[in-house]
Amino acid sequence: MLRISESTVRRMSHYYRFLQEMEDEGQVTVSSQKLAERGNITPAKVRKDLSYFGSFGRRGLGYDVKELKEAIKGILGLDRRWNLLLIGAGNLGSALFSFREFRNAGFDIVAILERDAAKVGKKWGDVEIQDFGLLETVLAEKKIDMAVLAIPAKSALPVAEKLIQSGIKTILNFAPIKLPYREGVTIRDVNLTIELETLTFLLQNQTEVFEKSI
Amino acid sequence: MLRISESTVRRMSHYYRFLQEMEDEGQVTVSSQKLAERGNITPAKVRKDLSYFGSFGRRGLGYDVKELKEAIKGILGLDRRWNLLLIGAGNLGSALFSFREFRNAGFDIVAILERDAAKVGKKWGDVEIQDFGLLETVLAEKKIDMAVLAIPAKSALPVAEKLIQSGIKTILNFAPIKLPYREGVTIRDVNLTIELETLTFLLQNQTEVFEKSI
DNA sequence: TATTGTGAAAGGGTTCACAGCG
DNA sequence: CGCTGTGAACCCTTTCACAATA
Repeated sequence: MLRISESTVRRMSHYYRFLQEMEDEGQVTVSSQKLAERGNITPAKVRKDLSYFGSFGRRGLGYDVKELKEAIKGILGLDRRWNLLLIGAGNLGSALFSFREFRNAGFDIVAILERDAAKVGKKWGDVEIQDFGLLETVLAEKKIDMAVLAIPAKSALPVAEKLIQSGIKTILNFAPIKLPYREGVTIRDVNLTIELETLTFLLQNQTEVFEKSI
Repeated sequence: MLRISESTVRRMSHYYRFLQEMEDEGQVTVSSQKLAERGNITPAKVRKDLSYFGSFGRRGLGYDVKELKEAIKGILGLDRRWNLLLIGAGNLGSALFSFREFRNAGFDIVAILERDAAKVGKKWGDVEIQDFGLLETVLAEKKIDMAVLAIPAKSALPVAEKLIQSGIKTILNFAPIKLPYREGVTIRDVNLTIELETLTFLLQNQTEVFEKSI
C-alpha cells in the first residue's frame, strides 16, 4: 500500500469536519476549491490528498458532500466505535472524560485506572475508577483499542512500560515527557507546553507565521 | 532573518527538555549523537537545527549542556514569563489551570473569563473567575500575551472574533473547530479528536507508523 | 581522534498544468 | 465548459559527507 503522509491524514480529518458542517448547512455538492477555502489551502492539495484513497468526485461537477463524507469516515475508521482506557483520574482525565467530541467521533472511555486510592471506587457516569493494579483484569474483560495517558510526567514512563508489556499497542500521551520508542507500539504525544513554546518563539522573533492553514 | 520551519522549533523545545533532564542527571557535555538518540532522530538533524540559530558546540567535544540549554531558553523566549488569559472555566479550563508544567515553563494564567454566571466570582488559587463581558477591562489592567480558548466548539467562533477585535494576537485554541484565518493573528489548534483519528487511521490501515521520533 | 558546522545531494510533500471526462 | 485526477516540476526539509578544529 502507498505510504500516506501524516499531514494528509490530518487534513482528511479536517475535510471530514468541513463536510459534516456543509451537510448540516444543506449543501449537496462541493468542489475542491470550496473545500480548500474552508481550510486555507490549495484545491490541488485537496484533490491530491483524496487521490491517495481513490476517485470520489465527478469531473465538471465536484464531490457529493454526503458521499465523500462517508468515504472519509471509512478511511479514518470512524464507521465503528473505539474503546479507550483512560489512565489517570485527575483534572486532565476528568476533562477528557467529559469531552463530548470524543463520544461524538466514536471514542468511548470504557475504563479508568488510577493509582490514588482516594479516587478509586468513585464513578464518572457509569464508569468506575479502578486501581491501576487491575490493568490486566480490565484488558482481559474489555476490548481496549487504545490507552490515553493523563498522568504526571514522573510516573508516565513506568506506567507506559507496564501498558506496553500488557499488550497495549496504541497510546495517546498527555504526559509532558517523550516516551521511548518501542517496535510495534504507536505513541502520539500531545505536549501542551510545546504548543505554547512555538507561540512564544513566534512572538519573540516576529517571524512569519508557520501555518495559517490546516 | 532566515525562515525557520515549525518542525525545527518544535524540536528545539524537545532539545530544551532533554538538556534539562541531562543537566539534572549531572551531565556536563553532550554530543549531537546523544541528543539525537534521546529523540530518535539523526545527529545531523540536531546539528542542522542548531545551526539555524548559531554555533553552540566545540568541534571534537560536543556541546556544554548548561550553555546550550540557556541558549535555547533564550531562542524560545523562555527567559521571561508570559501572561495567559484563560477563556472557559469548565473541565478543560480547570485542567489547564492546574497543569504544573505551564508555570514551570514560564506561563502564568493571570485571568479567567467565563460566560456561566454560576462559575463567575469563584476563585481558582488567587485568580478570580470573571464574566466574559469584562474582557476589555482585563486587557486594560493586565498585560496579556496570549489567550487560551477552552470552550465548546459552538461558542468558539464568536468568542475568538471578540478576542481578536479586542487586540489579542495569539490564541491557543482547544475548541474542536477551525477558526478562520486573520492577518496578524496567530492561532494554534490543539484538536484532540484529530489526534485520536490519526491513531484510528493507523490501527485500521496497519500502515507504517508516521513518526516514532520528535 | 572526536565531533561540529555546513555545502551539496537526496528525499518527500506541494504546486503546476493539463489531459480526461461529465 | 467546469472541475477532477495526476504526472512532472518545484521547493523545502532531511541526510550525507567532509573540511574544520578542539
